[in-house]
Amino acid sequence: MRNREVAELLYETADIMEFQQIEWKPRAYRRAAQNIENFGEDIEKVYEKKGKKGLTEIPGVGESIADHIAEYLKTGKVEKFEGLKGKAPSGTAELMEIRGLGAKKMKKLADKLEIKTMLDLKNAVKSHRIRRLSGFGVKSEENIARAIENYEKSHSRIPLGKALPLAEEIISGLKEELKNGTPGLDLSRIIYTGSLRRLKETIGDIDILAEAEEADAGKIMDAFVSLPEAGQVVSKGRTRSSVILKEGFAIDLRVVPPESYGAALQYFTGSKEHNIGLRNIALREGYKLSEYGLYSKNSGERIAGKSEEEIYRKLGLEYIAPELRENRGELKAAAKNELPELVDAGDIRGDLHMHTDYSEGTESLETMIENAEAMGYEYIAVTDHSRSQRIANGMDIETLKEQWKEIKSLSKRFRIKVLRGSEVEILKDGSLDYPDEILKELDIVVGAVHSGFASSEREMTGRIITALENSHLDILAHPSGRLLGKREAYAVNFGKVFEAAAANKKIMEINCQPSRLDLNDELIFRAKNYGLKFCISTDSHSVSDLASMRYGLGQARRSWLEKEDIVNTYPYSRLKEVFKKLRD
DNA sequence: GCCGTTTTCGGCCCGACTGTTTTCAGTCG
Repeated sequence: MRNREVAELLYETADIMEFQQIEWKPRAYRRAAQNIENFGEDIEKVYEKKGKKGLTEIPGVGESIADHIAEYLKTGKVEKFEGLKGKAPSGTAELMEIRGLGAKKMKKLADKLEIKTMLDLKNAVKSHRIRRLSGFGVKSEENIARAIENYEKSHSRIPLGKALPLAEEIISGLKEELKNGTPGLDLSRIIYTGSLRRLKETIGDIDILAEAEEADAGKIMDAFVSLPEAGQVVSKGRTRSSVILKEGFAIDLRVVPPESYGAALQYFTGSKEHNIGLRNIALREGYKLSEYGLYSKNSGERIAGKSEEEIYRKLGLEYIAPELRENRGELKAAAKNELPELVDAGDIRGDLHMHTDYSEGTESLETMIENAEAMGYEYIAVTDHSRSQRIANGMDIETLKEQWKEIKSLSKRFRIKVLRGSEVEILKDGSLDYPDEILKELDIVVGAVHSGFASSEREMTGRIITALENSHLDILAHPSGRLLGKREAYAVNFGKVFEAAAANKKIMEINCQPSRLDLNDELIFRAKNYGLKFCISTDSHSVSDLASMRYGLGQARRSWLEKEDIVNTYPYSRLKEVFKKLRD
């Protein structure tokens, strides 16, 4: 999949064009890049199959950009871009990442101080050459110095599993602070927005929105900048403040009056592309939409703004859940009342992948069962590692049989159904890590790859397909093997894997571990097109992990999945039909 | 450079914050 690579090239080209003060083109290039990044199919395959015409079917890609992409896919470079590169400093793309530096300032720094790279910029700061430049001052120079520091500390994104608890902590701290001293403030209307509310797998920075009358806004801002977690205060105003947390993450807080709360929530939740689409619809309908409300274009009269629901309704659209707001067709679907009925936390009836201290989990079988039952689940599958996973204390056949005995005896004391499962290693040749007579005794076999990540695409694809053709395997666990920010997905042909899975009626796992989220939203979307069903599983190694169901659920919702697509929303009686070997 | 039940040409989201150029440009989201 080279979408990310092609998008990166277009982003970089946009930066260079912007540096040259070229108008509009950078916007067009960025839009194309964004859409390619979010495009479900492999752009290289699209080009192979349908040629240039296939490329121009991607929104934002026209004749000219399609030609450039084709040239890039064929030759590895674009002649025109090579020429452009010479017209901007070599470090332009990286330097534009520095907060507060845009094209205009960059140009001045390059022209007057010959700053071409991050190192040049650092040196210029150190020798105080920037403060002497017209248009800059001591403060600008200091801000650039800090921005460089922040860039180097945390330009990588925050995983959802870290950002979400962090935002919840900040918000509850804020509420605690405000509870005393500001009566009349509606504390339920402090909420995280942005990519976090859309539950993207990683978050750039955390955005928080609060509702307050003007008189109370100052108090919220004061409470915010004095939170114990806050490190450096980047800016503080009446409606917006920005701090950098001690651990390096940026958090923005905005305060809006009640009549604008819905409009602001909509606006700051984004995505940017969704909002642009929505604003265009508003314009077409004779309205003007901003973060303050929906207004009539002619009279300027306010039409809506208190709630998001109201805004979407007035624009003739169904309410669009935050996870869908990526401009991937949700606006058109909403106009036709064809949005999916997204799977919801309340639909989940069980968890089909977890570990105990029989292998690498930290809790006993009994504790896991107890806690799963307390969560209201109808069933769980206990899936400790198979024997070849020595590093994870994989179980030999005897230990596995002991576990079955314990499950049987514990089952008498609990209401919840406990299924005998195993996370079985898919070996190098595609065979499974227990003999057939053991596999057929298991209620659920979760197959997984934990070795040989460097295999060729052909080898890995063959290995996984062989496993999918094995009648004993039920679920393919973390199908891509990626670890967020650490390890790329292994080389595998997902088209072929999904095809084989569909032919053999296998279930694709959506693994909830924050470092995995695997399948990711794009692959889920693709897999669904093959008619596949999914399970959302926590792969818990401890009791607290059981709560990470929400991260996988978020990815499922981002991929438009409905209850019906996900087998662990089925009642036990129906689950039995899916996993035929299940007995009572 | 892209796009079109307003348009094949003429638009392209728009308002807050910061710092500096003492009235506004640049940047961000």
